Amino acid sequence: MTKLYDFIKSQINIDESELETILLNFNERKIKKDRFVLKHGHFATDYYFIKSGGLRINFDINNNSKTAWIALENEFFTDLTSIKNKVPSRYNIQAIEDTILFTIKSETMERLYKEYPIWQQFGRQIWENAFLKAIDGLLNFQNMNAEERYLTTMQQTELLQRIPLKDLADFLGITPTSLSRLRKKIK
Amino acid sequence: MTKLYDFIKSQINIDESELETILLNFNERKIKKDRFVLKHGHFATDYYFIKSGGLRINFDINNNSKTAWIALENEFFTDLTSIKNKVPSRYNIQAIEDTILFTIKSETMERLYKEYPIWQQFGRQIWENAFLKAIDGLLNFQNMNAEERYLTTMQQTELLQRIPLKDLADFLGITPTSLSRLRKKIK
DNA sequence: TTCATTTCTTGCCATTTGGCAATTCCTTCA
DNA sequence: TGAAGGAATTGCCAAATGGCAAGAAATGAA
Repeated sequence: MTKLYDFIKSQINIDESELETILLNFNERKIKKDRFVLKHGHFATDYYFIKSGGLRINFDINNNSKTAWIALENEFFTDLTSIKNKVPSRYNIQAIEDTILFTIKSETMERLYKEYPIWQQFGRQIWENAFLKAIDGLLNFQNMNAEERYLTTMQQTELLQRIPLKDLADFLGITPTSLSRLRKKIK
Repeated sequence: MTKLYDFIKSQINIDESELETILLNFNERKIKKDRFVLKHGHFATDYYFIKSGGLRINFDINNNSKTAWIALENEFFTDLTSIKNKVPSRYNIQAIEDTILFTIKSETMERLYKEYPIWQQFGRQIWENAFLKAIDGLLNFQNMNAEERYLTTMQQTELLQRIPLKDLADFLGITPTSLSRLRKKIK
């Protein structure tokens, strides 16, 4: 769990012993490429920390499934809406390659939040950061065209270069056809 | 401060006395329509709770100012990037009408977070909710065209109907010209 | 109320993005 | 290793959105 350990340490100043105790509440889960972590219509029950690999978060909209988001190595992820509002998830969450997660039940998270104020701080910071990332994405959509969004996204992480172009197209909010033309034009 | 009081109560289960103490750290600030709350290039120092009125968050991009977001009555708002990273703000924040804020210094927030675990929980929930809202906006951009975004936005709050169309256009990520045509077509 | 300024609308045309179908290219798995 | 199915590209054309400029409408200050 070194990766998770380091990640938490990078976010908060926590006692070694407390951290050890908290880590005991995580479980490792391995997912083969293309297998589902969560299926649309089911209830999200866990938070995931991605040790390696990545997740594709797909969104069902008028009969087809679009990639809404990609979560990668060293990130926390879950369907927070499903957990908070106890509603079935709108998402299909799927491994984009062989992936290792550290998972923790949402009730356990809640308990740890109460038990360890520093963990509550950790939670706050995680969501603050998630918010900033989402706003960044939003501003990109508001102020850039597809080509600019593509170039910006490409810079951000090399893993994005490994996902199928059709998923990337969804992520960018354009059709695979358009993305293909974009790439041709740029090259 | 009834509004703020009620808002906090709606988010967390807090002792009356603690809440009273916490509220003492907020200050009331009145802003006339069109006056600035924060100017681009300055450092954000406060969190705002909007008692009445609303804020336009503008973003300077290649020499003109675009409305990135609108924050309304009963919402918390600040430039979190500026506060967290201690960098000058990229935003101009301006009152869209006569507005009353309850403000609190970011250092005070930090102190209260540490002092009152329940307040840390409040902070976490605020940002969880902000995240969910941002993601919702993001999905709209990914999966809807301008017309659909317009219709969706119009449903959400009647106050949005009170902002100038050019700001609304920015918010929707289109030009005022296009918005005007959209509206004509729909009517 | 009037004038000046800003916002909004509209016409004309350009650019961006999409839809569909045919073809090619890759994967994968038997 | 080769056949099958999905992914990516491309051509042709359509729809959505933008740019610019002119005029109409709304707003605000004196």
